[in-house]
Amino acid sequence: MTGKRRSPARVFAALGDATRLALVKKLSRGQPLSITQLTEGCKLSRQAITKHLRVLEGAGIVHSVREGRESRFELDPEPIVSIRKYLDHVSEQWDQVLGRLKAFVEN
Amino acid sequence: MTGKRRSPARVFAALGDATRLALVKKLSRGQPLSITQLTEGCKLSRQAITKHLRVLEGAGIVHSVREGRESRFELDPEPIVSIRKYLDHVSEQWDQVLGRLKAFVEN
DNA sequence: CTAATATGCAACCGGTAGGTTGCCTATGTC
DNA sequence: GACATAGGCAACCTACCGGTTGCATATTAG
Repeated sequence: MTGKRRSPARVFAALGDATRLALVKKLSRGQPLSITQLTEGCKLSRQAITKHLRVLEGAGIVHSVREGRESRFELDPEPIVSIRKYLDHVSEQWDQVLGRLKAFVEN
Repeated sequence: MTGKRRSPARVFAALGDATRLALVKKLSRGQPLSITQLTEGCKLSRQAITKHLRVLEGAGIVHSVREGRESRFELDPEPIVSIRKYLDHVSEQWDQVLGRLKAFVEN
């Protein structure tokens, strides 16, 4: 049942936190980073960061690969692309409304 | 201090709930809807829906206009467009990485 | 005026999100 | 082997979220 895992709401919720957005930003550079590397510069404890990473992982935004004694996290862009399309759909519907409104005003 | 109000995290968080996404969907048709209208068909109590609407309003996704005894809610697409751009930026960075990787593999 | 409708306000409740701390394990280094 | 480093696990705490209920207020209908 992966259906629920990556529901749009789940993905949005995962991105709905400044700390997590910062993690995504760091990882969007493409280089896999370890937990301690991701913790550096970020006031919070390593455990807190780990929890945030698990949330991102649960939404499918990120995945980890254990390498020796450290586990590297890497971005997984599919869910992000997915909700982008979701937003596109909403905006599109809205644009159609604007279009109709504009047409109405002009006639 | 409207700066914090519509921070990307705030907007994502507002969309990070199935009920709220459903409300946005209903409102994306363009027609302003009253609270009772938005509650119809939605198991939850009117008060619950009201709270969700206030969250969306806090993120700037929606605004209400009092009209007689009912308050109509309407979609406000700006924050959605804004986070769409945000996601575009992340995807773009990622695409650049893929591009570099592709180039590396091909050479 | 009275009744019905639409909403607001506030208290209350259970669950969980976010964070810390302490300790244990595994891996790498000297 | 001894030590340092990277991470996992679990308990614990506070605050907030999502939801309900009860009651008060404003508007509209008859």
